Amino acid sequence: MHIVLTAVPAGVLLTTIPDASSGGGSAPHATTTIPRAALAAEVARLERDRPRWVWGDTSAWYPELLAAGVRVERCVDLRLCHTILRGSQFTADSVLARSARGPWDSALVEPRESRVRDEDTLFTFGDELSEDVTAEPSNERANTSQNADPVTEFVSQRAAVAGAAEPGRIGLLLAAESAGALIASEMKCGGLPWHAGVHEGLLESLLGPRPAPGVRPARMEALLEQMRLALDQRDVNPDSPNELLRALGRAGIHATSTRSWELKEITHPVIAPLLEYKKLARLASANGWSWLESWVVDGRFRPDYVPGGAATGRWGASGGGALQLPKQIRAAVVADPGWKLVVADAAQLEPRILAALSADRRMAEAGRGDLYEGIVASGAVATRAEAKIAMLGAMYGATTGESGRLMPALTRAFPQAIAMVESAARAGERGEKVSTRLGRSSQVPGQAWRDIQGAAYGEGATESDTRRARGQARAWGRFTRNFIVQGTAAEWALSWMAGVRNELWKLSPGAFTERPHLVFFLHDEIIVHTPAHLADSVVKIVRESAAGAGRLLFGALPVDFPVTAVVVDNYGQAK
DNA sequence: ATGCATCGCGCG
DNA sequence: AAAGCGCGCGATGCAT
Repeated sequence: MHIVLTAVPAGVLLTTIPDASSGGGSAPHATTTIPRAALAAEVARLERDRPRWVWGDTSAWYPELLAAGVRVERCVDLRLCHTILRGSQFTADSVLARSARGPWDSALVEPRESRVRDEDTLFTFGDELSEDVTAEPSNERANTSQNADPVTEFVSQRAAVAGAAEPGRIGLLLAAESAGALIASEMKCGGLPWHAGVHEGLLESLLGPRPAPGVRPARMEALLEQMRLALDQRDVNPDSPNELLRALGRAGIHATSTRSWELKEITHPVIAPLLEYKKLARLASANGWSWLESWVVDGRFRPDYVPGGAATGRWGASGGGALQLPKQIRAAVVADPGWKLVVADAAQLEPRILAALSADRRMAEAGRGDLYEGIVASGAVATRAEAKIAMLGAMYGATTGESGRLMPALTRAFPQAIAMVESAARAGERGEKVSTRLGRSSQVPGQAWRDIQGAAYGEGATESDTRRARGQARAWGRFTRNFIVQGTAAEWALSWMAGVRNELWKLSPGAFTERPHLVFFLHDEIIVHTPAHLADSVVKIVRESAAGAGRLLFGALPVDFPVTAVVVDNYGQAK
């Protein structure tokens, strides 16, 4: 049973739609209207029948339910599902995908419209998108909720899934994406436990005492003095790349940029203090005292997680750089007294995904234990380090350097897996879409991309036109090559996390934040905050759910998805 | 003052 | 000029 929530002037309209409904979107549905203030209690009451809640946007409905202590088991997030169905090759013939852009095509799917500016922009969006974007640059999200009837949209989505090339897979993807939306709201509600005192202690030991606003921390000031001596210049501003480059030049160091990896290659007494300064400057500005004040409230870090935020289906986040927490400060993530953190990550996830996606049995075999050791044992490469670099090259499309050099050997050892990514790359170079295992498809390149390709074959095309077009085509090919792997890994991770969520809920009674619950997710890694006595059970759940996710996506295919899981008091103790 | 692009670097 | 994938954010510096 589905219950659709619609915001109406009188409050909330609840529309019940039975599962058995065979097509026919015109069949009458049972409806009731309640005041908004009564919503949480009504949802809690109806939740006993385990309906699937259908709403336009989880982030608009669910936080108020959670705040009222109401957790729901499952939902359909129409906005996220619409985005998938609209782009998927599996549902390309559906009415939903073929109709004109509407209110469900939210601003979220074209967040980088402003980047559409000049001819060498790679990641512009498809024709129909960019047209509408330029035609109506105002915020479309604002009128979305008013114009769109969720019941109509839900019926349209069900029809699209029913008529899909792979209804089982696309249905699974929609369920996983929606579960992810629930988890994103729940993670924000629960919050990542953050110990301000530990964080301040780390800052103080690395940077020195907290300085007045606008003043350099003592440790950075001392390093700057060393740099002045090494350069024999009084006036050095390491915070401006331009000025720093000029100062280095005056001292005879002719770098092309001030990137750390380039500076590391240079032998000069200024380099060591400079690199250390840059490291500390980064810490101070990105995760220093002001970060702590802005983002940690009542011992919790609560960023906004953005399901489907990346083109590949990975999550994004906004606020506090949630997905970039430097390892330097992870020790400040501390479990509450009597609680533990279970930190779990999927080992070598992306290469395993590639093995499963391509059904490459030899690569699956290599992944019985440590995948990279297995690749060494297969004879393809000599060392574990080489195996890692070679696999990265295969998934990212490296053509040069050590990675590119190892590719032929890898191709000989695992022809089926490599053929899969090569084929995705070729499709991208032709400007075609590619799809993940469950049916999330890549966007097609924008008009600027096509113009450049066209120009390379038109009359009077110069050699530079051709070279540019080829370079651009290959760049898009690297994107689509990686898309199928990264995107399928994201689907696996969603399934994993959804399984973990379901099982955690069964472990103990009580309010959401009194039970073991997910507090962090980072592409292939999760953190569960749990009462200490349940930690071992959580570890078991995390492992079993990983195996379950593998079966869900790939059936009986013999690809392992091992998880490294540790029970710790703080995040710094993991890895 | 405010907006925007660029650099650089954190994460997977 | 060419480029191994996907992100978010802060500082700087130029443009409006």
